[in-house]
This record gives sequence, structure tokens and C-alpha cells, in this order.
Amino acid sequence: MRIGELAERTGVSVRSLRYYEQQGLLTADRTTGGHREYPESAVDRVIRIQELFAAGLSSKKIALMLPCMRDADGGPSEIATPRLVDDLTAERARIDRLITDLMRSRDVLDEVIDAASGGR
Amino acid sequence: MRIGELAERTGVSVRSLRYYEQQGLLTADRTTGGHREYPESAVDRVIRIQELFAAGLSSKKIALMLPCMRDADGGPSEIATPRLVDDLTAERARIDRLITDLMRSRDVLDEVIDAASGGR
DNA sequence: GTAGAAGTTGACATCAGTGTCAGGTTCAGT
DNA sequence: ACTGAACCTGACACTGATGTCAACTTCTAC
Repeated sequence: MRIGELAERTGVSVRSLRYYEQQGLLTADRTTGGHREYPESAVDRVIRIQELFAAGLSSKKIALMLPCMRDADGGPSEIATPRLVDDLTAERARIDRLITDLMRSRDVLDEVIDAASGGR
Repeated sequence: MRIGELAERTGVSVRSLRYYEQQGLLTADRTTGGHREYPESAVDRVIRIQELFAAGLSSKKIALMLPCMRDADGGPSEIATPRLVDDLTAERARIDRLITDLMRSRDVLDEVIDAASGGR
């Protein structure tokens, strides 16, 4: 599929998809004229990338771990180095703390929302 | 307490604390010489602010909802307007989705980490 | 073959919280 | 009173994913 369709199906902008490619997160075949041509599996991959971005990982780290991930194309093609594992473990801890924070913030929001509509 | 101690106790930089004040998120008494003087309750408030920042809320929205929050100083001093409630409800939904994303990302990280140290 | 939609690259803008530096003032302990 | 630590304001830089615009090319349907 071409970039427009991929953008539409993933909800990620065309601009971002090109950026992902520039960062080595996503590859694409090219037509004779130079247009990008994506396989079906790109949809899953882009969604995965978006999730990792949302989790606060940098494109550089995502690029490092992508080959170690199991995806629609099959098993991981590489095994994380100890250095990377350390890094990812730290990220995991950060994400864990972030989730805790988010849940607390959600509770705070609920409290304010409830207080406003609470009388009813 | 003064700004240095507050920074240390909250883990937030002095720079950020001044920024919070500039954004109307935090107030401080001043000594004769102009130094900021914070009450004990500032510690909780700063931590709350940090959590909301971590949840992706802008300083403007935090400023709007802060007076509606119950904190160490007691009950809320204001009730959220319907407009604000709508806004916060949308934020709540966003945070919910974000938490889902984060948990999925955490699982992906675990997978990569496990694959690397898995044999053992 | 032609028109219009969709694609290409490249460059610059944005946002918002935070880091950092400069030049000056205040505070606290001796 | 003096000194060093801590604080003050103001300004500028950065980060990094994304938006946007320009000038051009390719694709597709008629």
C-alpha cells in the first residue's frame, strides 16, 4: 500500500511516517518512480512504534529494539545486547512509575469531575 | 521553607519551581529581601503538579483545575465549570488510552528483555 | 495524453517544559 | 562586618516529534 493509505489506517500523519523512515524505524520498497510501497505488516509496525513513542521512548531506542521484537513478520531477528537490556530495563521502570502517576492523575481528575457533577 | 529545600524534597528543579509560579500553579510568600518562602503544603502541591504534567496536561489546564482540587490545605475552593468538566473528561479519556498504550509497551519491553535473558 | 490526486524532498516553524548562564542581591554563620 | 552559599530576574538554547509550505514528479482514471 502507499503512504496515504498507511497514514489513514494507522492514524499517523504522512509526515510522521516519512520521519519514521528517516529514523530507521520503518522501511519501504519504492516504485519505479520513487513512491513508497508498504507491506501489510507495516500497519502493525507503525502502531507499535506509536505506542512506544507514547511511552516516551526516543526514536533512537526504538530503532535499537525493533529488530529484537516479535512482529507480524515472525520472530525476532536479533537478540538484545546486555547494554540494550540494561537500557530497556530502566525504561521499563520509568514506564511503571509513569503508569502509577497516570492512575493517580486520573483519580484526581475524577475527583474534580465528580465534585462538579456530584450534587446530582 | 525556601526554594532550594522544596526542590530537593520534591525532586523538581529550582528552575521548574519558578516556572510553576510564573504559570500560576504555585504561590509563595516573599521575605523582606524577595526570597520565596513556601509552606509545608507546597511539597504535596508540587508533587501533584508533577504528576499532572507527567499525565500530559498543560500548565494552563492545571492552573484551571488546581482550585477545584482537594489538597493538604483542605477542600476545594472552587467548583469546576461545565466547560472545564468537559475538558477534563476528554483528558481523562486520553489518559485512559495512554495507560493502555503504556501497559502494552511495557509488555513489549518485557518480551525483548526476556528474550535476551530468557535461556537462564 | 491530460488533468488532478497523491507522492517526493527539503527547509523552516512550533510547542512547552527545562537547562544554563550572567550579573546582581540576600541570607546566615562566624 | 565579612564571606560563601543560596537566591533573584532575565534571557537564550534545546529537544524531538510533528505541522506546514514550496516546488516539483509520479500515478491513475478518463
